[in-house]
Amino acid sequence: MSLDGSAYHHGDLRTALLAEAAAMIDEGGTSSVTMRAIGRRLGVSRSAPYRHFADKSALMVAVATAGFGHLRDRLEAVGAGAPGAGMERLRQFGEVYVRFALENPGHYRLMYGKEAISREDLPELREVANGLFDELVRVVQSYQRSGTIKRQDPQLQAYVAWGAVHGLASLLIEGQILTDVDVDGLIRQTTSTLLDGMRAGR
Amino acid sequence: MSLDGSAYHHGDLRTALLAEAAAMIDEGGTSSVTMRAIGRRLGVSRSAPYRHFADKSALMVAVATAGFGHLRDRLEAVGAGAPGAGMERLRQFGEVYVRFALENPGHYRLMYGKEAISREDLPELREVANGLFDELVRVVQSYQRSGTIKRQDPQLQAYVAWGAVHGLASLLIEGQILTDVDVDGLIRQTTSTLLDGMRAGR
DNA sequence: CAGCAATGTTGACGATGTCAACGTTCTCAG
DNA sequence: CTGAGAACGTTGACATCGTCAACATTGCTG
Repeated sequence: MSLDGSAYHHGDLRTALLAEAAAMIDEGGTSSVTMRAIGRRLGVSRSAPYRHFADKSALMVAVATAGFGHLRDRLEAVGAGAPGAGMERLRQFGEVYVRFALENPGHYRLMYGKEAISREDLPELREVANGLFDELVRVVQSYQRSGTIKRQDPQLQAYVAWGAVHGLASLLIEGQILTDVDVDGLIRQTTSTLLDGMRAGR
Repeated sequence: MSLDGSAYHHGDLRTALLAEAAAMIDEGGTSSVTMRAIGRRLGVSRSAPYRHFADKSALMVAVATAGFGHLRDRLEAVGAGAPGAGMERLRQFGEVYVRFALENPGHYRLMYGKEAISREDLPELREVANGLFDELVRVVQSYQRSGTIKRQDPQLQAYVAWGAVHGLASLLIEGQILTDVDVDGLIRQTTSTLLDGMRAGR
């Protein structure tokens, strides 16, 4: 890699493409993302991206995959740090999840939307996504064993919890929530309500 | 309108366009919707749709608007019928909401997504969407007055409730939930958990 | 330093959104 | 009944997009 003026070779175009694609989704939605526009914004020609990704769909899948990696890191950090006991950790998972979506809306939209990602059979994507969900199911099961939350079908319970945080994240990302709303308070109230609803006993 | 063979004039192309667009979104996502493809499927030329909608965005907005109308009708039917008392009605609102999304995924995606709808300033759309939300806030307030649910900021509480059902609807629509899951049970457990979390008392 | 692999660029094609110009049918005043 | 304008539909044309093929430049390796 050369840092001089003549930049026929970009240096790390692949990484730049991933970042630029995510940034463009953040700014104008997935429909504003164009192979040619990405090249333009990075100062390369229109088909330079094809040296790094087979097609547009492959780029999008790569962005989504990177997003899953980042999210996994964040959630694992919560699991490791574990400053709180009991349901406090479950609450932290939820809050970290929503904050990740708010900070990386472009990634998040690709990760959990059908748009822009054509093929149904993307084993690697499904695998990493299911891995995260299975982890949630395990956490739910452990709380059931300790008697903290109701003993219901753990999978359904996990879906309910995921739905709550995903719904909040989606509404925020899609601009459905009035701008003068206290977002931090809303996140906290969502996790509180959810955990109260899951808690065992009266 | 003529029912004979020569169908130079379609009869009710505008309505057909709205239905076909929604159907195509259901089948292949918003990215599969093409002005030319819609015309093709309806047996008209590529620019016939432009006699009824200024551009593609206008068509999408019209689809979304129609969706809000249908959803409003469904929810009003619940309010009128009112077979249950207490929180039972709130639960019915939630279940009807999710079922609407499942039955009209194309409409729903347009209604609550940023994609395919460009302009931020769509007063009519914002108005009807906010109208539905305001109705939810009013319902929440009435339950607060009767002491059924916790007395917190009604707006936040409404957002929490909306987020829960919207999240479940989104996960289902976007194919994020395994196909062997009992959807009806999941819907019921979501509303139960939500209502338990909102319920007043210890 | 020769040559091959990696990386970029330009040319070209079919598909798309959309405007302009034009054809067909419907409706309604006379 | 009829003829003119409105309503509705069609084709031609252009810029943009995704993408492939052919070609150019650079970097690395023997």
